[in-house]
Amino acid sequence: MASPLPRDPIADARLNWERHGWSDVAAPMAAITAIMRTQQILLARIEGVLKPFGLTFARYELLALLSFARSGALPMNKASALLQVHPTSVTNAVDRLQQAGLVIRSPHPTDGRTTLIELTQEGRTLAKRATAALNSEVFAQSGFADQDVDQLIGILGTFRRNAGDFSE
Amino acid sequence: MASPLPRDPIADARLNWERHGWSDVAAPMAAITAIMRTQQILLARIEGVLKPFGLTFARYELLALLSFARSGALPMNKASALLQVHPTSVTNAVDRLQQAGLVIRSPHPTDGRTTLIELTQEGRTLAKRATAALNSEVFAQSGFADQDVDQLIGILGTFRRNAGDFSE
DNA sequence: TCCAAACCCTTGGATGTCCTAGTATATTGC
DNA sequence: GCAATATACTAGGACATCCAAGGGTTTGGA
Repeated sequence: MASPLPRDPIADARLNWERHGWSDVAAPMAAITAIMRTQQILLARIEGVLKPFGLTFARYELLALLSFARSGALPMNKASALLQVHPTSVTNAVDRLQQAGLVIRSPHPTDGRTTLIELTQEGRTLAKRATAALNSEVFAQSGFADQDVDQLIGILGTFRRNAGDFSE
Repeated sequence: MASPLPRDPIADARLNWERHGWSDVAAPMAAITAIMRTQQILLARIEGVLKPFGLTFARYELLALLSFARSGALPMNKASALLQVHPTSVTNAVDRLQQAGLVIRSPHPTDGRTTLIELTQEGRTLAKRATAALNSEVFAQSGFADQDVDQLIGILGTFRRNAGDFSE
């Protein structure tokens, strides 16, 4: 770990924005930059916990998604939509998960274009163990106060809806 | 743009967590997942605005950092620390910025190990124009209410301090 | 003084993301 | 019924990030 900086670099950036006459957008700039940095910190923690399982966050997300599908299988385009990532990213993740024996590709029964991703028994077991690890080592010690968690869910939920993630 | 999903996938994930008996960590899981997704949305917007300038976010951040240094130059290790990215990422960004004529590498006057990154006149001009574009097209229309911006800055600032980003 | 440890940057490799293009299959419209 | 359009997945390329390792430079203690 790098040693802490003496000053908050984002607060400094905000001051620079204000000094240059961009005070009207200095606060949103700081908030957005803070989101970028927070994501980076959280991702590093998550990947650290998943590494012993031979998983990355991208692969874990797919595994977890499949484990919640009653049938344990999903079309690739559905997975792409739910995970909100590009189809090629799903192809990439499935390639590696399949190579590790955690999922298998199978043809869709009625649509010849579609490929189903199916969890193997091994994949299901690993998903369970990885989730337990994330729950205890990341989510249970998130570093956010309970009330802040609620604030974040509300603020970011509104943002995502306005950004067109979902309509509900 | 993908069409909006009928339901919020993160809210669904939270329900799945609760159904599986992980209610105690369902909320932090949702908050962290929302941060990951929000970062993805914001990064896409930023990269979209920067693309016409031939810049990526990583390169822009470095350019902006240099433009705020009075001398217009910084040691690479300093840039790495302030941007909170791995030294190799800075090497990569500098390679490309240098190739584009926006920065130049110069030897440190007293420490032979250190390389200074220096903004060219062209680089300084481009940084100004790119910042103006980000200010008007992203930060001024962030999609966050003013009070939410303040909430985010506070919550994420506390988180980053606790995570060891800075000590102040 | 001198050598080992610390530090700085770069190279090479692995992973993930996106974009563009291409192939195959479905669906739609005339 | 057949051509045009839409949809699903994959291949190849550009970028960014990290880690591990290597070569050059400085520093500090014996």
